[in-house]
Amino acid sequence: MPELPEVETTLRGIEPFLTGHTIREIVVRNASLRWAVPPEVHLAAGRRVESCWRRAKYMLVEMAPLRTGRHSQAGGLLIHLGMSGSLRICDAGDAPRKHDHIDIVLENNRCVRFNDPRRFGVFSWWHRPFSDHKLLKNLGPEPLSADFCGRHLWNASRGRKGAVKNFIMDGKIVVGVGNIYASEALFMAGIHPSRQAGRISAVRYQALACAIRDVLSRAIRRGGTTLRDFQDTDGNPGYFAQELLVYERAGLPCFQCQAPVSRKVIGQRSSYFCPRCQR
DNA sequence: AGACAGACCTGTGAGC
DNA sequence: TGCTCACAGGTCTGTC
Repeated sequence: MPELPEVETTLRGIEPFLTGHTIREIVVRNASLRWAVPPEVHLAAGRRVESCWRRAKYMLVEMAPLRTGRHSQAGGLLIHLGMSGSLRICDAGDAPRKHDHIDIVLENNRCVRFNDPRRFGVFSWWHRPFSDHKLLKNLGPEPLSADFCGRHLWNASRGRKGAVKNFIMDGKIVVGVGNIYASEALFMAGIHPSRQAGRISAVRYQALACAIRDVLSRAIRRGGTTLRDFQDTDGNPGYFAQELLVYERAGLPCFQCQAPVSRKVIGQRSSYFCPRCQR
């Protein structure tokens, strides 16, 4: 479900409820997510949240250091929404719904509740420095940061024979480009999703980098994309679905040339493109 | 190194 | 109504 704009929307929703507040306890109703929820998550109990931020699609909730200064406990919660996860704000006493696996309960009785039907999500703990974490250390640049550009894509793609769509969805190359926005960005840049990554010019990668930036930042402004079930922390949908140009539009006319949009499975994922506009 | 398939799960909608 | 099948927004792991 969530790609980078949906994760960013979720983070902005929980941040004001968590930062500066003290966590009373972590309630784990079902620990079997993608990996078993480790006992370290309970290190959060009794501690104040110092800050919340995002790296790729991982949300990091950093705890204020303990007065004892025990370095081994410096760090915080690591949350990934997987394919179907969401967080919502509620009261600690509210009855849990189906698939409400974990609560972050605050001392003020508010609660950030993690729901994930498919349980592909992650709820874990990171130790300082966060960049040493196994899941975070091999990640490529953030697409909205200054070190992401067409030159970076061009350099990284030399000699690569796989499809460009798989290439831009590879988190070691650039993070946060999921299945929806990969199709959208390639359409905007006029590049066929099956084209070999190593056979695209620097100029075209420049256009692609701009398209990735553009589509992700517009989607964040709209609160993400709701196709089936994405909700922000208040239960509202995202409004970017109305602006999608090709995703889930197979058979409908291309907005640029009117030719029917095609669907093709690339890297085991549905891909949408205009066979006339994208080469 | 990199390309690819398989794995993890539940829910939904289409077709019979 | 109920069965089966295809498909769904992610990404790690193992094999070649």
